[in-house]
Amino acid sequence: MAASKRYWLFKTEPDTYSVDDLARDGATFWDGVRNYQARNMLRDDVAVGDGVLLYHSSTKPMAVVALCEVVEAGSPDPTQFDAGDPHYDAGADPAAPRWYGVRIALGERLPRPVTLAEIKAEAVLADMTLVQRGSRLSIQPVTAAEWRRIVALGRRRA
DNA sequence: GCCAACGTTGGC
DNA sequence: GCCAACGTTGGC
Repeated sequence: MAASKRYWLFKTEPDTYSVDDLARDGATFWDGVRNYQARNMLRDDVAVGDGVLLYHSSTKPMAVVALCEVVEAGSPDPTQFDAGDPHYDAGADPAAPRWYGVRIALGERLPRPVTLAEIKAEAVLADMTLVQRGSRLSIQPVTAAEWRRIVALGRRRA
């Protein structure tokens, strides 16, 4: 029996990779994550069919901008072995890769981006990792209820 | 641009 | 194994 669908939030700085880039690409391998906690989720927990909230950080406005879907589960991130890549890791061993990524496809852009300020104002969303003090994780689990609320907010008429 | 919070590194 | 120093993240 298949595990039930799970939900995630992926952070990205739009200057580096934005929803526009994803719209252009259709799907992309989510590489460059260099944090062990996030790595573990990408390698072990994120599964095909899971939902991903795409979040733009360090920009104005900071917001969840799109819904995505995982189309390929965790596999070694090739950039760790590429000396020319900014995410190159000299200590990574091809026989035992250190960093992983997944492939995601754009599902839908939210008609109305759900801003960080809006998320903070929602009691239902108060437990999201995103709004915890000092939280810097770029890959975060999201509950089904949180997902539903974000989707509802993002589709609501202005 | 600032700086608090965090994760990692390295000396001991 | 501790912990200070450092580099990075990311909201403000």
